[in-house]
Amino acid sequence: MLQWLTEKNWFFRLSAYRDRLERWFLDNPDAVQPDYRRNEMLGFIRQGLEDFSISRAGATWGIPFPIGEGGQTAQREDGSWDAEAGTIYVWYDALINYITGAGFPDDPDAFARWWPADLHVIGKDIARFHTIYWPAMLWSASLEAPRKVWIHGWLLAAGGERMSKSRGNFLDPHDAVTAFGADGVRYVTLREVAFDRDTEVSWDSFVRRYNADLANDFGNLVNRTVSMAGRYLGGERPAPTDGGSLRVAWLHALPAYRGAIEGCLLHEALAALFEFVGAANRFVDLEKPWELSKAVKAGDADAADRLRGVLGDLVEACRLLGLAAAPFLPNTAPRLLAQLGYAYPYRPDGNGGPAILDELAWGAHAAVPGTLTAPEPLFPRLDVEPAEP
RNA sequence: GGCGGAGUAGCUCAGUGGUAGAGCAGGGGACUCAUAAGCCCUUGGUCACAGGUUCAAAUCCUGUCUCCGCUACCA
Repeated sequence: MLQWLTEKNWFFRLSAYRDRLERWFLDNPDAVQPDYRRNEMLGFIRQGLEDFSISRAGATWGIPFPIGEGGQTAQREDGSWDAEAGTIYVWYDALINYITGAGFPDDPDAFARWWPADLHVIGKDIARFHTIYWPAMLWSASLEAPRKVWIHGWLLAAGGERMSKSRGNFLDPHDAVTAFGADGVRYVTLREVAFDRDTEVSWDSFVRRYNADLANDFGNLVNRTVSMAGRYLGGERPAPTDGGSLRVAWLHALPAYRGAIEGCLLHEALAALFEFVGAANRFVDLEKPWELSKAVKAGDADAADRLRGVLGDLVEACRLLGLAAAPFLPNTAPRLLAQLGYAYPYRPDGNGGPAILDELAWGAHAAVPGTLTAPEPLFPRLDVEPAEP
């Protein structure tokens, strides 16, 4: 049953910003990304922009609109608000929450530091608000638009269908966290899903990805490294060498990782990191520390040096991986570093501590002595696939 | 209706003119430090379909089918 309503609303003059928005898109090709999303928004701008309502009348809830009909404040002398002015449309108020959270207008220093943001990351369903409405609103307040807005896609169910409760084809985040852990969910989601578009996912694809990457490759690499260093060297942390093949592999992996991060292609960033995991695992099988250890016991002095160098390189590889992967595996990173005898240098929220690129230099702490702990699996393998929720 | 994207190995995808690729899954092998993980080798595809251009097409052009995104209109 449709019911026609007539109500008094305030409008934002979006139409006045058409040309400036189009110019902004054209002059700043990176401001809205990926490209095809940018093109969609540009198309919307070019077909013409209409003013849109920013207040609601007669709402029984909501934040009071601050301006009265005559343009004066809608707040009465007793502090109450004139209900006739209406309430603020939530999407208009949302931007106000953003900027006041960043310090506007009472903390100009904080606001100068945090605004405009280097990067807004949003879902594709709210692209128009963040890339058209909000920039125009910000300009109308003499503020700057974000430097870059990245629009990510959705996780789709089998067959490319949108997940929905009514269809029953959704993956329950709580079940996923129970099975994979919070870090595991972060990993499989950001590795399995292309961050610039929609991707089909399934419970099985997550389990396969978790087992193959986190349990078998990464977790096992750390485990075998810590285990061998403890067994062969008594737990004293071996220093990395300066001329090994693992170092060379890292010098290739780090720029690839960094470039993908800066391009917001998080799945490619993780792929670059895990290519290095593979290199480290192959390094183990190539150098065969267990054979070196036997040679050491047989009195081979050269083998002793070699063994320390090989395990030192592997420990260093694990340190670098733990730190580089920390944004994706924030709970695991400190546990990994602890097994290597290193203190995790960042706060739980990721802030504080030294510049990450300094920490990600090969051999950054080569001269620091330390003691490894007993190995403890970071990502237990899921042998039996949990029942699909 | 307009604009745009996609259709390549069982799965997820890369590959924009020069003899089809990766990861995972599957199969085999040699090892043994390790979470029966890791390493090595390997099976597997008329590149949606039909035409065309070219010495040569997954790649360029035309048409068709299917799916998806943005947007509009009809009512």
